[in-house]
Amino acid sequence: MTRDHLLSILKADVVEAGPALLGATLVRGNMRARIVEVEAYRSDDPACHAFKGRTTRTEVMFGPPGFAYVYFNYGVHWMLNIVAHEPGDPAALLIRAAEPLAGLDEMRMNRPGTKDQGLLSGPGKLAMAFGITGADNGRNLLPETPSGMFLIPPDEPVAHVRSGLRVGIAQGKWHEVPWRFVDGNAAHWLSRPI
DNA sequence: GCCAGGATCGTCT
DNA sequence: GACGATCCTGGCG
Repeated sequence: MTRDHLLSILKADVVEAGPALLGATLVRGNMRARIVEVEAYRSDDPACHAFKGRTTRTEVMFGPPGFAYVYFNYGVHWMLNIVAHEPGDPAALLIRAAEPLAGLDEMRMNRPGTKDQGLLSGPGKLAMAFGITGADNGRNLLPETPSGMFLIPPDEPVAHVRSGLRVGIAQGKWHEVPWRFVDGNAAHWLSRPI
């Protein structure tokens, strides 16, 4: 049921799926966090890794929705994306920030020396706090497995969605499209103001 | 408080 | 061989 709800969100165009995914809960073990910031990427978008076509790296994005696309960035950070659209039509939502709800102790262990406000306030930070690595690439995030990582759909749609320019996108790569979506009532937990 | 710079490596040209 | 869907630190004020 929750699985169907998530699928219906993720099968829509990512530009609509992005706002709809806000408020969903990311779960891993005892850790829970409410997603408050995402960015949309799709195949007609030069900033999307799959824009140039199917490669080993982007393979997961060409698969079914609800799977994790995890990649390594700047030689330093892992990034968690949720695959969207039907198979063969690559798209993904980059999870950029979340509000910690439970399992804070484990998050703090994974990110020592950080104030709680900074635990999940950026895609690299969120991945580190949740222990997400390349080993998680291609995982199905729909089944609620006790030991694994999965998503719970939002109880209700986020009331005040705000949108803005995506972060770190160069000129000529559709940097002007407002495909960064945040919960307008969660300013405290964002990676940066919008 | 702000900003410049470095870390570090997989992926694609 | 260049370049990132980033984060943190240190210098300066």
